[in-house]
Amino acid sequence: VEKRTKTFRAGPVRIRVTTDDPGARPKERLTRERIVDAAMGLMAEKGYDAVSMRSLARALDTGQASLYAHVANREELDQLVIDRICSELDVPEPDPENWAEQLKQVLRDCLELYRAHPGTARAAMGMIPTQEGGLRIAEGMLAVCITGGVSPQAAAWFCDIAALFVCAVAHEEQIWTQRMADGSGHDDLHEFHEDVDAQLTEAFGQLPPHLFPFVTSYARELTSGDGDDRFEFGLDLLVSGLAAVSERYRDA
Amino acid sequence: VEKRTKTFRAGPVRIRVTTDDPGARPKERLTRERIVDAAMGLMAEKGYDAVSMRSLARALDTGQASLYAHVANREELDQLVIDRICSELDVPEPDPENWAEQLKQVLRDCLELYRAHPGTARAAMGMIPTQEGGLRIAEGMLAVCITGGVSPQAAAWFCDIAALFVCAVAHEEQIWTQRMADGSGHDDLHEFHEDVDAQLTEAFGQLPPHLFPFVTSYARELTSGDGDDRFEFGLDLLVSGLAAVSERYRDA
DNA sequence: ACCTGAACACCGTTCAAGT
DNA sequence: ACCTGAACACCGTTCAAGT
Repeated sequence: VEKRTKTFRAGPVRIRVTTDDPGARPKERLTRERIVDAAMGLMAEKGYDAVSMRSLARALDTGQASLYAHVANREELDQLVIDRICSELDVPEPDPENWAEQLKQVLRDCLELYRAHPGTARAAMGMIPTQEGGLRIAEGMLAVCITGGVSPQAAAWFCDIAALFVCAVAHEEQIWTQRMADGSGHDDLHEFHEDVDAQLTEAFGQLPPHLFPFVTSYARELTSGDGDDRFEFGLDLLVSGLAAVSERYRDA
Repeated sequence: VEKRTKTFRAGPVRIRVTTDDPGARPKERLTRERIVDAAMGLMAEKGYDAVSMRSLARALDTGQASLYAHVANREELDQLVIDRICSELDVPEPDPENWAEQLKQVLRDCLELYRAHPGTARAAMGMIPTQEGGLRIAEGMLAVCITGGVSPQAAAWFCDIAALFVCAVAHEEQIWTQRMADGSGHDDLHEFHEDVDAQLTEAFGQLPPHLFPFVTSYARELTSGDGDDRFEFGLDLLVSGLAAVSERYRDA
């Protein structure tokens, strides 16, 4: 049986009442785990902007100040969330014959992860992976590159850029999802994008051709492809680029 | 001679006083131009976070609501700022023999632009260039690619990814600058980064080697290089990648 | 037509006080 | 040791009212 104490106030006077409330289960203690769980729940439901120290406290039925006993600040909270989702990703056993495809697959899995947890990409932007989850992925990608014969310096810098790329793509996608959610009437991201692309193609086509000869001529190419087509192009670009430049950075 | 009217209030009572104030020059009318100027000034001085509709109104000596007569919202303000800095960039006359180097130079110039206007990279993140300034750059890059022989579809998608890359690099740099400004004691970004890199190398080196064999072995590579080294690597990677994949997207 | 004050519904963070 | 209410110093946006 839990005791529940309520304090009322009237001017300088405080009235304190303690009630036995047998229906109320004792509140679960706050932990980092529970805080991160709640943050991910809120993000998944209503996007990054719906998560604040206040909304989080509300969701956990506590005061906002209580959160600060477990996380230093908003930035640390974001780090914990990112680390959590990173730990969900499986890194492959390196196969030297197949490094390029393995690399692509890890990056595809990363994008899936961001997609599975809407709002997280925004939190990950500009974050350096120093937590265990992020390091595991870096370790996996480095292993695939280096056992595949890529020069260490190229491999190291590649991991950075590739992570940036995936995060940025996921972020843009989540911006579009958000934009669709508030306004637009659509409820399917694919359809919505096709609509916007059609309008963009139209708009580009109507620019003055003497000022924008290439944009007007290639309006279709500029707007073509859904997120996956563009992402696959990016993977192809990055991995082919890595193969091409690797040796130039062998002793940098 | 300007008339200045002041309203005082005491409960439901309003007292209005009009004074002739010959010292006061008539307030300049608010325009989009002036608003964008002020926003860029604030960003340059104190970073992206220092710019709010309120601080902006304060800087322009007006009320925050007045801004909304000229810009729809915060998002439009950011777009105007980005468009302004884009218009500062010179795009080259395409030289088909030299497309790869020309492309790199445009991207270097973009980074310089973001650097010259601290805080802007953050505003540009996740923005689709539909304004004139951004379109001019897209046009220039498309022209260099296509006259250089790159397939149109590869060229179009490349512009997207390259812009993303530059913006992300600039954004990360500005995060570090900010982080240095509030705390850390340093006042030179180079020195500060060297310090952080030294600590990171140390930290990576001390991870359990059986869990992180590659990260521990290549700790130096992971943290080596300043912003410019890494950026040049990225340019090399992207442009070499484009040369490699271009033909695969000739009829996509 | 343009500008303004005041309000509305929010932020992140701190701190003295409580249990 | 952990939790809480209340406060501090902010946000973006709207709107009736003023000139």
